[in-house]
Amino acid sequence: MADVAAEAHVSVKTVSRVVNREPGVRPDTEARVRAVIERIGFSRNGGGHALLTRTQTIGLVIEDLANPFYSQLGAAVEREARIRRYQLITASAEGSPTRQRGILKGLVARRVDGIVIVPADDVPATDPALVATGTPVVYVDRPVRGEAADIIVSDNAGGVRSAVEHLVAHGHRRIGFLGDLPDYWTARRRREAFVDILASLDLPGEPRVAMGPHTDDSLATVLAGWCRGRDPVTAVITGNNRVTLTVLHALRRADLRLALVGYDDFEFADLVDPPVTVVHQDPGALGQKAAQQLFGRLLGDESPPHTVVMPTRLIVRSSGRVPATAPAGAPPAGPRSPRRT
Amino acid sequence: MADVAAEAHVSVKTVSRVVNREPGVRPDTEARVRAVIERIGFSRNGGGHALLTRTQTIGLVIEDLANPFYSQLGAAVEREARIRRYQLITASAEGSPTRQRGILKGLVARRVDGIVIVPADDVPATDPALVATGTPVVYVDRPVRGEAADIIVSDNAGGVRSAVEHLVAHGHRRIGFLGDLPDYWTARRRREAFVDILASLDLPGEPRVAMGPHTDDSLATVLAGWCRGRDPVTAVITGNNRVTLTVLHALRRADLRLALVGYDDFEFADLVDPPVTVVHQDPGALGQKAAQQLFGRLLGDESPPHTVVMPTRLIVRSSGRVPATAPAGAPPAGPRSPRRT
DNA sequence: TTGAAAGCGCTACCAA
DNA sequence: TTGGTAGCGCTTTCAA
Repeated sequence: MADVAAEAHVSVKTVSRVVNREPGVRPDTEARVRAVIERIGFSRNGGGHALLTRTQTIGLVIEDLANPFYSQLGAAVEREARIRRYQLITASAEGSPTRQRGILKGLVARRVDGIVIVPADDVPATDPALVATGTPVVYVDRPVRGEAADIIVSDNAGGVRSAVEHLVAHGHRRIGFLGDLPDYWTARRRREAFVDILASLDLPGEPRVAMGPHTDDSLATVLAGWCRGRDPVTAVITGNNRVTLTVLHALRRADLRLALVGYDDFEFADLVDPPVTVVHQDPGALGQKAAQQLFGRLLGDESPPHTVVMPTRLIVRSSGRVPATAPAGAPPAGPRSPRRT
Repeated sequence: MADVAAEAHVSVKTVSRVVNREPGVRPDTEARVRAVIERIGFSRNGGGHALLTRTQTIGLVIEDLANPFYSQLGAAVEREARIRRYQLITASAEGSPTRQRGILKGLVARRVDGIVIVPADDVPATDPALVATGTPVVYVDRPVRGEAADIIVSDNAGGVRSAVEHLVAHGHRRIGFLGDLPDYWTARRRREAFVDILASLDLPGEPRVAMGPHTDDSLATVLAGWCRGRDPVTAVITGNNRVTLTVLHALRRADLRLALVGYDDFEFADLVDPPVTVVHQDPGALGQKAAQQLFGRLLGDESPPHTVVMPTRLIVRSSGRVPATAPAGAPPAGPRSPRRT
C-alpha cells in the first residue's frame, strides 16, 4: 500500500480509502490510485487487514471430507461463505477427538470469525479454548452436551421411525438394525430410536442390533445368523451410508435377500438391484442452515441459542416391484443381448 | 502476548521465545510463562505472526466439492496439509472461470503460501496476478497452457485406450463415446483419445461421439438412435462419473442393454446390475502428489517444473458373468423370498 | 539469559 | 478532500 501511495503521490490513507471504497475521495485522485494499483498489481494484504478487523474466514470441522455426506455438507457451507465473500478453512478430524481439538486450536489461532463443526463426543459446548475467544460456533449433525448452543441436527428418531413403519407396513415383523461405531452420537441415537420404536410397536422378541465396526465378512456372518432358526429376520435398517455399502456387499456375499432400508441416500440407490429404499437426510440443507445461522451470529444476531431439527424423508424405491433385470415372464429379447463387460 | 508478558513479569520477546520454542530461556522462566499462557488461555494470533513469516495456509481450488472425485482429491490434499501443520482453504469454482479468478484473487489477498488448482480453461500458467506474487502453484487434473508449470494429470489417453481395448477384446466393433461438456479439458482430451484410438484400430465407420450436457432423457434418445439401423452400437464408454450416472439411468429408461465402461470408479459400481467396469483414476493419489509437489516447492525445491502423469487402472467387473440377480437356470429358492422394499 | 525498539501492512482517529 | 500518527500482535535486530 505504501508503494502504491508513493507512486500515486498520495498518502497511504488515501489508498486505503480507495481500496475500501470509502467515500470522500476526488474522482481523479481515485482514478490515479486505481491506475497504479492495476499497474503494479497490488492486492491488499488480508493479514494486515485482519489484524484490525475480521479475518473474513470461517472454519469447517467435519469427520471426513471423502465421505459424500460431509462433502455435500461442506459444499453447502462453502457456497454460503462465498456468497458473503468469506473463505472457508476445511479440516477433517477423521474420528479422532484429539485431532479435532488440534484443529480447533488451529482455527482459533487463525482467528476465524466463526466455526461450523460436527462435534466429536467429548467436545463440550463449553470448550474453554473456544468460549474464551467468543468465536461463534454452530454445531451440526450432532448436538453437544452442556450449555445451550446453536445446533442443527436431523430428525434421527423420525428417520428411523419412518424406516421401521415402512417395513412393518410391508408385513415385516422381525427387523434388524445395523449401526456404525457406537462412538458416533448419530449411531447411538439411531440405535436407541430403533429399540424404542420396536418396543412401542409391540413387535415380538428382542430387537436385533449390531453396531460397528463392520466388514463385508463380519456382516455376512451376522446376517446369516439372524436369518437362521425360528423367526428369522426378514428386513434390516442400516445406520448410515457406510453401513449400507457394507450391507449390500454382505448380502451378496451371503447370498441373502432381505428387505433393506438404508440410512442416507446415495447417488446409485436406484441403480442397485433391487433399488434401495432410503431415509434421506439432506446434508446440503444441514450445511446451509448451519452456515446461515453462523452468519446470522456474525451479523449480530443475539437471540438465544436454539436447536433446529431438520426433517428426513423416506424415499421408497422398488416397493413391491420386481427388479427390472429379472422380468418374471419375459426373457431378454434377441438371441443374446450384449452384456456390460 | 503482551498480557502474558505482563502477568509473567517478563518481556514480550521472552514470551515469543517460549511460544516458538526458541532456545535460550531458563527453565523456570519458561515454566512461569507457560503457566500464565495456560491460565489465561492465550493462543498466538496467527495474523500477526503471518505478517512477518508465512501464513501456513494453502489454497485448493476445485470444480465442485460435492463431486466425489474432487472431494477425494481434496481429502488427500487436506491430509498432506495437516501433516505439515498447514491449514487448507477450499473453494469451488463450479465451472465458472470468472469465479475461479475471483477465488484466486482472494487466495492471493490471504497470502496463502501455495495453491493447488484444477485450472479452468482460460487460466494460463502465466496469470499475471499469480506470477507477480511468486506463490507456488501446482495444477492438477488438467494442464495449463503457456510456460512450464508443475502439473499432475492422469493418463487420460491411456485410460480411454484401456477401455476401448477391453471392449474390442470382448468382440465389440461399434463403440460410442459419451463425454461431458466440451468446456472441460478432460472431456475434450478423452474424446480426442477415443477418436484416435478407434482410427488406429481400424474399426469400421465413423466414430459415434456425443458430448454434454446430457440429461437422462437426452441420452436415452441418443442411445436409442445409436442402437437402431444397420450396424448399431453395442458398447459405450463414458467421459466421467457424472456421465456414467446419467447413462445408467438412460439405459434403464430406454430399456437398452449395452456394454459399458465408465470413466471414474464409484463406490457402488459392483452393486449395480450388471456391475460396471470402470477406468479408475485415483483422485486421492492425484491430490496427494500435487500437495507433495507443492510442499516441495515451499521447502525450497527449485528444480525445473515438471508434469507427472498418473496411471489409470481398468477395473473389470462382471466380464462375461451373468448378473447374479437373473440366474439363468435356477429361480430363487423358497416360496417367495422377501424383496427389498 | 533477557529486553527495548523498530517495523510487517493495514485501519482508526483526529487534524488540516 | 486529504494526510499524519498511533497501534493491531507479532518477529527481528541489537544491546545489555
